[in-house]
Amino acid sequence: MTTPKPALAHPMPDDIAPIENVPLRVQVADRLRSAILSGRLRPGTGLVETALAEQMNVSRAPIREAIQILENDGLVETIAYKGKRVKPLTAREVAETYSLREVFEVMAVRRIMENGAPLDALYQHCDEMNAAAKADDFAALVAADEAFHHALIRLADHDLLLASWKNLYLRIHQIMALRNRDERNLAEVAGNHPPIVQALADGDRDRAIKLISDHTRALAAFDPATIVQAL
Amino acid sequence: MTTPKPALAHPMPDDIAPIENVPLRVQVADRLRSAILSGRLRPGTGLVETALAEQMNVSRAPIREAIQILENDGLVETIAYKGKRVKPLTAREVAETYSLREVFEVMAVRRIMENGAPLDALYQHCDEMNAAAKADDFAALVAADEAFHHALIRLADHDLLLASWKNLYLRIHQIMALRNRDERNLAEVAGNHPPIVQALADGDRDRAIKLISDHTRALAAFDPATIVQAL
DNA sequence: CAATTGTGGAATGTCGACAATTCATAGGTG
DNA sequence: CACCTATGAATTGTCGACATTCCACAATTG
Repeated sequence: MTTPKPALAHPMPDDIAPIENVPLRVQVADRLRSAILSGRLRPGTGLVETALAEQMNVSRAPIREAIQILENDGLVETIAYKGKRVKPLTAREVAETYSLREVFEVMAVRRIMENGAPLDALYQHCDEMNAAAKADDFAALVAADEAFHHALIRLADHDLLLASWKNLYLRIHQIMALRNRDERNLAEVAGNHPPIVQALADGDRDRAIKLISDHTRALAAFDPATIVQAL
Repeated sequence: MTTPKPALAHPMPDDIAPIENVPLRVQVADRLRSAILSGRLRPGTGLVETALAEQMNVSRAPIREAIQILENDGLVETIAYKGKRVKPLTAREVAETYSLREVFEVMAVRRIMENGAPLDALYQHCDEMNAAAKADDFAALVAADEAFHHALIRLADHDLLLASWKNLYLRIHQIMALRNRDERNLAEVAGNHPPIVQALADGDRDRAIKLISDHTRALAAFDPATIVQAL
């Protein structure tokens, strides 16, 4: 049973990946999502099926289904027979998004403390953040920060939590894109994370929870007017 | 400004409600959802578009969109070019659903303690539960229980939490339908709730959190084989 | 002139037909 | 006999056309 599936006489080289067949609706959804998350498509923008179909050279069916996918992501809303638009972002929604994220991350910390997951990935992302801060590379810092939190949630070993967190994080991407470039000190952001890992390593549950809680709350601190103006 | 919109010469009687225009996809989605949540469509059942279209006398377009809606609800999954089916329910998913629900309800309790929401609705639903237990009416008890928890989440005044909880509760409906009829003592279930309200009224945060936490955990206690067998 | 009623455009909603893909199965080939 | 290859049925993916609905604004009516 060393070869569960009998190999071909002349196996394909590994680096020739199979051509993945991506349905049009997914391609369309990806492009639209990326446009929304990057802020190019701002909240309130109307999404007209016929216009998008013509622009992207596909029929309306995949456009409709793509928009429905984005609706599931919570990025688009539909008003029957009237139109679809990028969901407006109110200050309240932004606050709710961050507060729910806080609850998710606290839950992850609790579970990590219970199941004793290895923390290697967290240390690694901390290093990446430090390097980015040193290089004054804002984009790299943001990426490493997301990787850190993503890893934290993954370590909780809870698929439903992970899916919910990912969905929530879509909106956070959007919010960050619409927000004025953060004035925060890069080194400070990077420095916030190692204590969390340390508390986890120490098995100090309450401290870990307090740190992750404070940290996510700090991320939510911003001027709501920035978002409102984006409508 | 007593009449913001000028009234008609002869205003319509109140009991003539506007005719709601429900798109076919929504009707289809509602019917399928209800079938899934009631357990008539069991996990793993294949959903073939052409068959459903013929059966419901509509074209495939609304069927496809309805299925996508259910996918958003997390009740259906799609495998490209292969088919769609009612999402299988693993014991792990059931456990994750309940544990996430616990986190949501604890979050709600925390927020209620902070914003001092009125607890009238909760008292009322407790009464309903007691009445149902006395009448040995299982369905009424389940309905009142859901109403209690729904009210609890609503009092938290957090739209995103409410939406997430509702979505999660869909799966709980499905699980309860697949589960063997509960052997639990009706009076015991009803009796679990008033202490929670009391702790909220007393402003005793930790006790309220512990009670809601224990309560939702108790609801999750069941024989996983019941679900697995349902696949 | 105010309120109601008609009308046209724009958008979504629905349909039936065709294309593309997958899997299973039967048949070929060394 | 083991492995490849072709065929076909079943299913989803995509398309273009038509139907329905809504909104805004003009036309009408008292």
